[in-house]
Amino acid sequence: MLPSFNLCSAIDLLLVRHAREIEGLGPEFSPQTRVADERFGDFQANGVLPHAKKTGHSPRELAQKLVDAIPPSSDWSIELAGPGFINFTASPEFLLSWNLTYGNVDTLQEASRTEEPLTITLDFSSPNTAKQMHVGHIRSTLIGESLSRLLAYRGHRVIRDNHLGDWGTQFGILLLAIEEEGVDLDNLGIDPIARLEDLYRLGNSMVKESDSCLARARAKLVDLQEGNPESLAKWEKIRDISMVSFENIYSMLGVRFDHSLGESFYRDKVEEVYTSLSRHGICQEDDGALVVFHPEHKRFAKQPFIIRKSDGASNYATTDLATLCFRQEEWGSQQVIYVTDGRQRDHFEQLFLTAKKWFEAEDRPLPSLSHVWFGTILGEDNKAIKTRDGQPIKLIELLEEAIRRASKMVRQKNPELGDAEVERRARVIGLGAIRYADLSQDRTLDYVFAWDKLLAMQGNTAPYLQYAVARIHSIFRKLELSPADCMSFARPPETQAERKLARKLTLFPMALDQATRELKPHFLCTYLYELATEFSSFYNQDKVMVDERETQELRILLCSNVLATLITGLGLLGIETLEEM
RNA sequence: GCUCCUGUAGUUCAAUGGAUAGAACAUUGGUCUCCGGAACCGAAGAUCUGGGUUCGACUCCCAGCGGGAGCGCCA
Repeated sequence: MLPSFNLCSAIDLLLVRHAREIEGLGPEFSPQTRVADERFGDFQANGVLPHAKKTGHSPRELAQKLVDAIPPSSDWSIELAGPGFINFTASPEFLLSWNLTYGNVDTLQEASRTEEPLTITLDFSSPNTAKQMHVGHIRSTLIGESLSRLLAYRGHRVIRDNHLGDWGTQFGILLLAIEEEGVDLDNLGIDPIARLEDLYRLGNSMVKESDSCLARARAKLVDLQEGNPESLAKWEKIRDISMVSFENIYSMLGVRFDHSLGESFYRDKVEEVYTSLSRHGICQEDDGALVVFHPEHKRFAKQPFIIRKSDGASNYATTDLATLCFRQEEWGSQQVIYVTDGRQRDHFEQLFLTAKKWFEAEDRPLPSLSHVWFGTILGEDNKAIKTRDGQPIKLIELLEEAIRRASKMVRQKNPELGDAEVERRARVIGLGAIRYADLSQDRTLDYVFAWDKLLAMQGNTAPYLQYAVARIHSIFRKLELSPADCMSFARPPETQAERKLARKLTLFPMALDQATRELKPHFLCTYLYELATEFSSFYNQDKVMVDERETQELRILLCSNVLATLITGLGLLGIETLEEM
């Protein structure tokens, strides 16, 4: 029989099955199997302790009964420890068998597929047109891309939608500045997007200084939203210019979207939101605006969700409702995931509450809604890096600096390399470093922007993982073998390094599960780093190229599996690898 | 004022209520007859404070202190 892919779930099932017949455990028992500290075994089940407490049994006795009920197997040794932990240690033969079964990129993916694929829309990146992307946009883009890859890898139908901010107040401000300066949008100079941003900044300061300018900017927005052809033509040009600069960054980062339906796409769908919500009595007029209150909520009973401003214009609450409706109706989305800054948590909570009532009233299936929020990138002053004042770091500059630094290192270590190859490797290494730096920490934490942190290339970084990959490739080159070659003579792991590495490889499914379940890529990062560390230790302790065939085949198998796992895992983070670096 | 997030080595980060809190950087001592030193092995160093719940708390609850965010027409 083939070993199970996810050993944690397999042990859990085994325990549940045998607990049924045991008095004091029964069908309610939850084993709580998890990866164990290596000192105690490979997996541990803690569930007996709390369960025994509830049913008034002795935890150790109960755990002993459970252990006794499990028929002995050559796969695991099972022992009771401490107050009632059950520890499982895999046999070397079992570790070998698992590694022979789930080694390459294809078997890993096949085994990782969910049995219940969903249609999931991911809403991420979502920059505002007319502004350049700055470091503040990096998180949504990278986290969203990684989650898209993760969910698609598990077999879900993923729809990536870049919900551009292309219809908001900033256009009123921008159009005002364009008019005031008499700017020709067809002749913006060599860096059109930067020019637009300057204009925006100018408009912004005008609006701040004078109420009449503010009124004019608002009028311009209403004008645009009502479809004035002249305004629309300008708006389209601005949008096109912006898209070119966005695409440049996306292609660098290997980010792609299935759709880029910005807020403007929903401009003729907002009317229906007003009428429908009004018809169902979900919204009400208040101070001239159309708002939604949630009386059952301690805060949103008084804090309104404004869906139409008093000047008649829509806002992002309106478009978000219309967008959700569209995603459900047109794309059949069963889940929608929004990847945005944590400061928007109130907005999304209100959006979800409103959507629930609205969809119920319309008798329409409500997709499950998740707000995947992340912490703010802070400046030196511990305040959010902002576009409006000061000098935010442009995203393109950050990416180019990363490549520049990587390029220096590559050249230093490989003086004989041509420029094109240096550049190719530098992109993989530099951009990988940035990605890993961002994705490897819990997304909900804020962090202070620091070049050296985002661009670190030693220690727990992408280049360290890429280095492990390159070393393995190097071994295969020397052996004149392919990682895909069958290693049927491999013996079971014996040395400590072999065993630890073989074990670590079996933990990939759990890391994947956790990252997908919590929509947090850093769990995958942690696992991959630990795997690479185990590999490096192994590499230093046990030589792969040895005379004894069985030993060499095992070690080649381990190398091959580490390679497949690292390439797969890094790929899910959006990080590429190299055969030589 | 109300609500939410947050506080772990010098620094940056980990740790689904489980056993002796893991790493990286920096500091420091080793490893080069080595399949790539962007490496490996070792040392030192931490849970804001005070209560509580629990067999067991970085984790849950309460209070305090510190940091940050959101709270009516920005997104």
